[in-house]
Amino acid sequence: MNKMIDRAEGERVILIDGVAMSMNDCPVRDVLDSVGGKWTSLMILGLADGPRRFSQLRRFIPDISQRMLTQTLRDLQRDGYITRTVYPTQPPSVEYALTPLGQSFLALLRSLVHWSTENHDAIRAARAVYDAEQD
Amino acid sequence: MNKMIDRAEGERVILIDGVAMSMNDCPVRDVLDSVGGKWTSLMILGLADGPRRFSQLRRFIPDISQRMLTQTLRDLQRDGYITRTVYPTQPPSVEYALTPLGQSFLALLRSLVHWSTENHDAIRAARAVYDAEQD
DNA sequence: CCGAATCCCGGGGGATACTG
DNA sequence: CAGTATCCCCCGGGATTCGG
Repeated sequence: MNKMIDRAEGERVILIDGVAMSMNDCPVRDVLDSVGGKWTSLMILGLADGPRRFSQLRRFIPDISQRMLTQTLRDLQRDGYITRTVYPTQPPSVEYALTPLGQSFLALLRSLVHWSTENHDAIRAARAVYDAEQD
Repeated sequence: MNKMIDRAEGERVILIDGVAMSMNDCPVRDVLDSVGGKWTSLMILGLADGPRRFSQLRRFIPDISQRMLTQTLRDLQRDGYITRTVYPTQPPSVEYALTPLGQSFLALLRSLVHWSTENHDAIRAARAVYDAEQD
């Protein structure tokens, strides 16, 4: 049951299944900002099988630029999804791995991947119908 | 088990849990583009309890602009998540409702909402630690 | 090998005003 | 009531170059 209520001074809250969701400080917003990024989800999937090095991830996602690879990893690290370990070899190597939080999120991501492949045809079909109606 | 393979002419494919995911025509990308929008998820949640009219949705999400409300609804309609029904009354009223596809997606969204509230504290904590380390 | 710094562009999205 | 139509701004993200 969803509902919109007003609490204190101008603080707006939406109730979703009984859970209060502030507009200013929304948990879902945080997660959506992560999952919504262009590369974040793919990055987590790339770490699904275990720790990977920078260059390995780069080969795994050939279309990503170095800049976005670094930034995406930083963002995920900041939010606690992955760890970053530096090995002082020569040349240096850096290893990224999922945290328990990241692995937990991976499960969610897997169900999203599954749903997407499952319903992709329906979406494409609906899109075709809609575009055809637009004369 | 994830793996990157090359198929025909320059077509790159990533295998995720045995499912081939093209970079050019990725099912997950379509869904992520929807779920990643600033208002789409909230909109679907706003229709969770049944059909709603334009102005009802507007009151439900006070922070959204008319422009984005319209556009978000159009996008969701185009991808087959919701339907749009016009009643020729005076003044006209328009009703939006989830399709079976939309309801199916709602289930996924609910688990995402649940996960977010469940792990919000962990994310915030990780973020605080990371920011503190950055001297 | 693993980045940081800089430059730059497109488009998502806000504010406002107007219509049937 | 349920939308269009403009204008404008910000920033996500690409390309490129330089450094430890």
